[in-house]
Amino acid sequence: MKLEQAIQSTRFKNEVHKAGLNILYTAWWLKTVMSRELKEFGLTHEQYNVLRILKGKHPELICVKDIACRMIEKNSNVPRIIDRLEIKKLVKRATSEADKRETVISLTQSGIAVLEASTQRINAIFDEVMVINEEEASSINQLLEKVREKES
Amino acid sequence: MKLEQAIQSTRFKNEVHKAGLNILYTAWWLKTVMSRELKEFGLTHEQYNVLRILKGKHPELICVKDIACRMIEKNSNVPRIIDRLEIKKLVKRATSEADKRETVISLTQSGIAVLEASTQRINAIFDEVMVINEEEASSINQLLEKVREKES
DNA sequence: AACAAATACGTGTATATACATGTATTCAAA
DNA sequence: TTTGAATACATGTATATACACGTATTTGTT
Repeated sequence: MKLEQAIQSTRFKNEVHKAGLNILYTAWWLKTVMSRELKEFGLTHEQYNVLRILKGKHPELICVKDIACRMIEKNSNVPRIIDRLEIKKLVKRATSEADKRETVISLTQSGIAVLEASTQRINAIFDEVMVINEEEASSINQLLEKVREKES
Repeated sequence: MKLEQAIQSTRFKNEVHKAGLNILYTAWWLKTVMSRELKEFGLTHEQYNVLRILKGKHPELICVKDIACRMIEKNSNVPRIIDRLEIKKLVKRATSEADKRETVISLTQSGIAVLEASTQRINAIFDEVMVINEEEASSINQLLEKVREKES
């Protein structure tokens, strides 16, 4: 769907302004698609993200701050997301021996199973809805990295 | 900043998968930049969005559902966002005469003033941080609309 | 060794997101 | 005309976002 239809507006200051809105809208759209699939696994978007990060290092242990700095949305309240995952017995908390300030997190067997099933589903839905080829994706990656060049 | 540094990961399934994450990360980055500026005006990202939509129709009245369908994030709880704006006396609520189910919203003088000042700031920060030219922005717009082609 | 600063995490608050439900009003079919 | 469905909005709940602050631990400086 064209952005104009999606947000019922045709008045954009210029193409750059429109690109900003397009990025925000596309991200919302993508999150919505993913969340709908993850719901079947009882996971939210952010809970899934934390599980993925844990998997990346598994069976190595990883502490809360290392999870936080890998999150897509940097202001995520990781301790609270881990609270939910712990209740569902998908992860385990332990105090680090090396540095008692750190809480190290590990995946449970159940966590591994849920992650594997949901990842399969997420990969499938990505292939299904993102109808672009590798070159187009590559262009997007280059352009978005240029957008963020100025850092903040 | 490269996505790899931003989320400390180098393992992407393919360019399409990476593009998905890049879109999500760039949207977060853009929202963060905007929110930081809006904070000086006591506004959140979504409150600003509602004010902009009201301005687009001003001095015409607009009802809650028409605001909702123009929002970038479609699941926004518009009545609640309007609650906050009403407390700050930036908007006014009234029941529609034509259809008493509808609540029509209008900007106050104070709302108009805050919106104008904040819009100036937002436009300036857009120009400042989004260092791409019109052609590059146009490419992004085309590519993102292709990404969303499949609808859902 | 003692103490100040930094770090890591948990917790609290306000707002937003996502979704379900309740209530009043309008519309449409019998 | 009456009644059931649809619509518009408000409200409630769980989770997330954004940010501030408190506590425990570690580090660095004197």
